[in-house]
Amino acid sequence: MFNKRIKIKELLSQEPEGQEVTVMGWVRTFRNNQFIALNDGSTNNNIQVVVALGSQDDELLKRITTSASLKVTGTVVPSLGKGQKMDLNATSIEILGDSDAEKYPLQPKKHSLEFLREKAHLRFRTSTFGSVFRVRHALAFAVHKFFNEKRFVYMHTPIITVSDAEGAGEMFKVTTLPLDGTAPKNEDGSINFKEDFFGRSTNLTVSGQLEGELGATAFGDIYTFGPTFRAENSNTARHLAEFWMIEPEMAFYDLEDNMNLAEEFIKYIIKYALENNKEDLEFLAQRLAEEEKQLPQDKRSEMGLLEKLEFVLNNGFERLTYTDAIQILKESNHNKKKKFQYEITGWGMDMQSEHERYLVEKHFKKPVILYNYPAAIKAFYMRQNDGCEPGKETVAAMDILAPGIGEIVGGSQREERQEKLERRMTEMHIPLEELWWYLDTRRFGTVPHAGFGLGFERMVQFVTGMTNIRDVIAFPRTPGSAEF
RNA sequence: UCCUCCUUAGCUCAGUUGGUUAGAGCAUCUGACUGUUAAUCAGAGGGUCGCCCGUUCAAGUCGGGCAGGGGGAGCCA
Repeated sequence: MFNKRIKIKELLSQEPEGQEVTVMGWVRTFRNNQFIALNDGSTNNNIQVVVALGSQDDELLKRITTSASLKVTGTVVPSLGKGQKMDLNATSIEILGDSDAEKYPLQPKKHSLEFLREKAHLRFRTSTFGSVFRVRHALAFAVHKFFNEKRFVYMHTPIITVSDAEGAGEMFKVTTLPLDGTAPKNEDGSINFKEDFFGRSTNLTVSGQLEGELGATAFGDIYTFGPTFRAENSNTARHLAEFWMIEPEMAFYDLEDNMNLAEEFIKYIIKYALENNKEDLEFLAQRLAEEEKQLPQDKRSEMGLLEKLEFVLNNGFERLTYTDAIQILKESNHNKKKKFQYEITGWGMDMQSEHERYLVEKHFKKPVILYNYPAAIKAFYMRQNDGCEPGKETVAAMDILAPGIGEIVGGSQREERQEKLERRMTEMHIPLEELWWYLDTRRFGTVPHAGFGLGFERMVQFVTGMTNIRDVIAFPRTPGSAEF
């Protein structure tokens, strides 16, 4: 059998007592013609392979270059050096794959994140990205673990959709029609999508929510976790054209139940990462601290990464209504000194990210859940609150805002009353015929229900402290960029 | 899409009021050393100064356009 190796993470957890092992991995550095730092991706830590003088052919030693892949067999002994607890004294070294040192772009030194973004196919081999993507995995696994323990059904909603009704953003068109102008046309000159693959116009999904609601009204609780596509021309450190979203949808939930679940969920997956990827998070915390040394004092985080995560675990999220939030903003010194770029015009305004940041980072200094937003600025499916003052109608929506990231969750209790839902859809010019299947849930055994969407990459950003979303997804898709 | 900044060696960056042959550290190569921790020491090679146009006797340096990237904003998760 070829693969009879021990993973380095496992090896490092053992005591060095002369046992013989085989490891395989990639060379991080080769020092002094004698010490190989070998990494296999199972942990950020390397195993130090020691090559005894004269034990190996000179020609072979020359081929031990950065990122060459090796199979090493040897005996594990306590290290004579200071930096590590054990050495692997090599008895045999086999080069599985050479790495031309003149051509290999990554060096054993600090690289900028921007540079590594251009080398996204190799950046997993760096300490930073190794840690980021192991944490990403842990968070993804914890998502499934959390919902499975709560007996939610994992539902795969379609990637290709027809509903253009949600208004969640610009969509990518999916078609097999020719793009050279020869596509079949209608009499009015528009493209005849009846001739297209699906016999109608189709897009990549912007949300699985509407389909998720169909599942929730049968299984009770479901969640989705899949790719989501937005064709928006967004060029920021927190937007992607292709990202992963988690959308739980729960029957027999009101807005408060929804907020409770979202908060419990976020804490659960953070806790899982802290318990299972402590080394990676410690490394990332150190990286972040060093990066922040470059920043002026007032731009640095008040807490270190681990401190921040512990703080989030141990404190309740601040919950307040949109109305109260506007009041706080209005009365803030920040506003009185006219320091907001966008004026606080009063109830009904759509908050700008500077306003949200003020609430989260300056006023409360912890995650904040805002709820009961004005109906006019929110989506059609959100439940209309009863007993509102005329002109101040609200819906049972909630957004969770995280320090440094902004909106990480958006959710609501859904409008389960058919008549009210249809009236609102008509007002907002959403075609009822197209969503006949959605409306059927309100026709046949409708129930109070709620759900939310959590941007997975933003969650990974929050936990890893990476400031650019392009550094927490393997191969980012952004306007003008789809390499790899 | 808007505002703003940046683009000089493989990487990170310096380059004066426009002036002769564009520099440094790291990396690479050659050699030395051999218990190193981004090893160290000596030497060598390595440049279309993002691209195009212009101003000028002369442009890495000044002006315009384009491309790519960073930061911020909008849209949002």
